[in-house]
Amino acid sequence: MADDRLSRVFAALADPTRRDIVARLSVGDATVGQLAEPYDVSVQAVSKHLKVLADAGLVTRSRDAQRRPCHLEAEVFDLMTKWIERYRQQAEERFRRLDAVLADMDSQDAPNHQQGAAS
Amino acid sequence: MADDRLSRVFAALADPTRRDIVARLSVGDATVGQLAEPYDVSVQAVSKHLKVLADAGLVTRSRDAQRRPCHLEAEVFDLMTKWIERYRQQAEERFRRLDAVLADMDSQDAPNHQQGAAS
DNA sequence: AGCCTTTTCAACCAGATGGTTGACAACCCT
DNA sequence: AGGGTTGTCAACCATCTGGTTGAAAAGGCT
Repeated sequence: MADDRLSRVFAALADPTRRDIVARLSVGDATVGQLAEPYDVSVQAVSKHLKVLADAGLVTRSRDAQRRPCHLEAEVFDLMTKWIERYRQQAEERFRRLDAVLADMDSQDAPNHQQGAAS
Repeated sequence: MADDRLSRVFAALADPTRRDIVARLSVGDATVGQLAEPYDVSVQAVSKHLKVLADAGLVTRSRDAQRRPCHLEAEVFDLMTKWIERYRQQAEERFRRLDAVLADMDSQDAPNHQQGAAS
């Protein structure tokens, strides 16, 4: 489903376990085993979570003997932040305009009525 | 699954159709029918999408006769932004420290400026 | 009242998701 | 070479998801 980048990033972070993994990786790299240790699920399940995070580009894995250290790729956050900020600002801009309209109506409810721009 | 607030918000935005709905609502309120019009799916499907967005707190619906105008609640974005910024900054802080360590090592075993640390 | 519009509810279906267990690949250490 | 560690692959299962269709609720218009 929805295999574009942004969708994968949001979907990856929709799971609390995966968000917790991201939180822990923000402190420092860790292996699959280390990441799995605190959770009450199998190592395989955590391995799957890491695949989801990797497919979303949030995590990269390198190699150290049998171990696969996981590393957080923080730049991907920008993708989300940009999307969020874009529409938040658009919404705020709209509120600003609405406020202006209300203020305008308020200031001239007595004089004459008109529609459209001018001034 | 994962019914906490943040999970619902991320999950809601993991769908491209729902992100598009949010984008359009950032321009102005709209009814279910208006929102459904551009998409190639049934009105019922869009109604479901709006329920998901509403459950996540991203959208509120009021009443206007049979119509249910939908309104974007932009404050919820803050929840995501806070989470994202927290771990992005933590990761960046870590890089800063790593840079400091590398610089320190560099200055200790190579007093003259040579990049590409050895040994 | 009767009809049309707008939206939701209910049942259903195919495919994704998160979990499990078992096997095995890859790699270290004697 | 053999045994322990670390991680992934494969098959399976229950549940969630996004879509469908059909029916019905809620309300306006003649």
